[in-house]
Amino acid sequence: MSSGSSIPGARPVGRDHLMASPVEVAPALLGLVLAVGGRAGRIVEVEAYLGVEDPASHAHRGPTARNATMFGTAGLLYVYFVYGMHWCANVVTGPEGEGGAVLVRALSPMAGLDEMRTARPRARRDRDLCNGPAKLAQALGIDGTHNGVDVCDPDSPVRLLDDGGRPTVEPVSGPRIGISRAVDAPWRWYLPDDPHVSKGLPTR
DNA sequence: CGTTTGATGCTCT
DNA sequence: GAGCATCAAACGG
Repeated sequence: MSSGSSIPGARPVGRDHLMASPVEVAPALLGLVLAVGGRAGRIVEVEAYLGVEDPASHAHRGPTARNATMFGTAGLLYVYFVYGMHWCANVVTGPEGEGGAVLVRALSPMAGLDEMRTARPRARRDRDLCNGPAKLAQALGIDGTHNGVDVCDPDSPVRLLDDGGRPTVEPVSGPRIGISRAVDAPWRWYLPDDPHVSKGLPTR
């Protein structure tokens, strides 16, 4: 058996689909699949973060040791550590050097649920496995060792896949969650009827 | 239900 | 020293 996903018909997303700005790419990621080993989920909530021009972005102050991945090639996974205990995962998008990325905020679990439950013993219901950016990282086993991997590479430990599944409803956009600056930019997108969207509330 | 608070450590000022 | 792209438990009604 290969280490490929167990998602029928899934193929890697081409890097050319990630070359536009994060604001354009983010809603287009809804419905795609994020996979780590045998664990996978469909993306139901995302947020766009731009480069230096976005005061809420980690890239706002230019490249540093922490955010260096954001300034790399589209398709790299930017994984960061926050609040002293949580990991969150982004897909780098847009031209290299600009620092744009899309934060994956929630997944609808598709495969490897037993592994996810083991990785997230505090989650009481399956709908709580991946309904938040740090929750899905924990459920899939994503941490700092995955920073900089290429989600377009079939051999990467973290992959972005397209299985042909498409949202049946129009994505809703609104303010990003958990930020203190640029709070009005409506750069969060989610599928309004999906129970796996996070429960975070916009600041303000 | 809703709101509040403690945990915990890295990054940049 | 302040702030953090969060989460879960502990409250109160």
